[in-house]
Amino acid sequence: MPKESTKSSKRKAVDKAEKAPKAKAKRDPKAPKRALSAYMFFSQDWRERIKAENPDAGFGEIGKLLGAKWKELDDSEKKPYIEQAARDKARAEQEKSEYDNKKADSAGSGDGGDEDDE
DNA sequence: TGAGTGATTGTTAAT
DNA sequence: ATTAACAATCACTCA
Repeated sequence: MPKESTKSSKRKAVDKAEKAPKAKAKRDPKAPKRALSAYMFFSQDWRERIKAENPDAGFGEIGKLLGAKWKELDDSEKKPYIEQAARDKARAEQEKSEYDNKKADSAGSGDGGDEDDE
C-alpha cells in the first residue's frame, strides 16, 4: 500500500473550500508557470461535449456541469487526463529549469541577458 | 526535515 | 485584460 506519510495536514487548505475571493494575476515577471491539472485536460476534451449538449450553457453551467461530470467519471476515466497532466508537469519542469537557469545567470551578472519588455 | 502556502492551469462569456 | 465557479496540483518557500 502506498505510504501516506505527510498527507495528514495540507488538508486544511483544501478543507477551507472557501469562495475564491479572486485569483491573483501573477507575481514573477517570468513566472515559469506550473503544469496543467487533470481538470484542464478533462475540460479540453469535455468542453465541446458540454457545449454540444448545452449550447446555451454559459460559463456557470459549463463549469458546474464539467466539475459534476468530472467527479462522475471513474478513476480509470480520469487516468488518461491525469496522465496528460503528468506529461505537462514534466514540461513544466523543463520550463522551470530554464527559468532557474536564467535566474541564476542574471543573478550573477547584474544586467539581465535578455530583458523582456514589460 | 517537514509543513503548507500560494500560485497556476484551462473553459466560456461578459465587462 | 480580467473575472468568475469548477477541480487538481504540486513546486516552491520557510522555520
